[in-house]
Amino acid sequence: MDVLWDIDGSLSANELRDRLADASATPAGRGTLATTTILTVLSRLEKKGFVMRDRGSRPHLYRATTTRTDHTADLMLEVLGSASDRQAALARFIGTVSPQEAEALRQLLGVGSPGRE
Amino acid sequence: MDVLWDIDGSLSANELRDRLADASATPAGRGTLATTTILTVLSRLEKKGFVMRDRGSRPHLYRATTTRTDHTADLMLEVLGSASDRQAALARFIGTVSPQEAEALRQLLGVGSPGRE
DNA sequence: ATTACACTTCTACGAAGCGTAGAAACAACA
DNA sequence: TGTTGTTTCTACGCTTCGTAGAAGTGTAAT
Repeated sequence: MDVLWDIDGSLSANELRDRLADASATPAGRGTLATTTILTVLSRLEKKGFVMRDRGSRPHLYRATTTRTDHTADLMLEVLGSASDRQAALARFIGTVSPQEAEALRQLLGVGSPGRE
Repeated sequence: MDVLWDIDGSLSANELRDRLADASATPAGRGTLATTTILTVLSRLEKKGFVMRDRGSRPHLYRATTTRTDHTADLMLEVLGSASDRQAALARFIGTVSPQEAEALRQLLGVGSPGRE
């Protein structure tokens, strides 16, 4: 569902529909979704704050409120927040990621204050 | 729902019911749940692999398959797995945790191979 | 202004999952 | 064998998701 939001800027329901059609064309092409379907989903996502819409332009323009990456990070944070012992959970977590990733983390943390980007 | 699994060993449906009664007594005491309710939930959790049950003993004994901590870590992993760019998501993530936690992570990673516990 | 058409909102339906629990099946002990 | 504790089956209401038709609304061309 959100798989759509990896794209960048804002686009209209129809543009989105087309992109989706493209995307799902390669695998099993589940027959283009109706535009209204897109709109409905978009509205629901908007209600949940995952999407912002510009009601100004004629075909309303939709845009993800966060990048997928940010969203992922947010989600992880949220999950972590539900832990009884954050520290322990974190420990477990980093104990599970691949060595390469651990290395990457080490570097990220080494830098000190990891700014934006 | 899983809030129950922070306890340790295995226990029967009724024991669990009682513990829950206790737990929710303090706040708003939503009136003890029926034993069957517990059983149902337990079964569903078992089906999803979150719980193991010992059918041998008379009152079946239930036990969480993972600790809450592990579960949290698993969840985070899962979320991370859904990222388009794991590395980026990780970066964002560690950029968001509190400084203390970052420090903790640094130490964990410094140690090298974080064994069990 | 009128009309046609694109776009949006409203409403809806089926599937799935959750919380809850009653009724019935079952097992074990007295 | 009856009684009681346990477990399974079945079910109902609620919410979310995926999907979309029907109807409303705004815009633009005529």
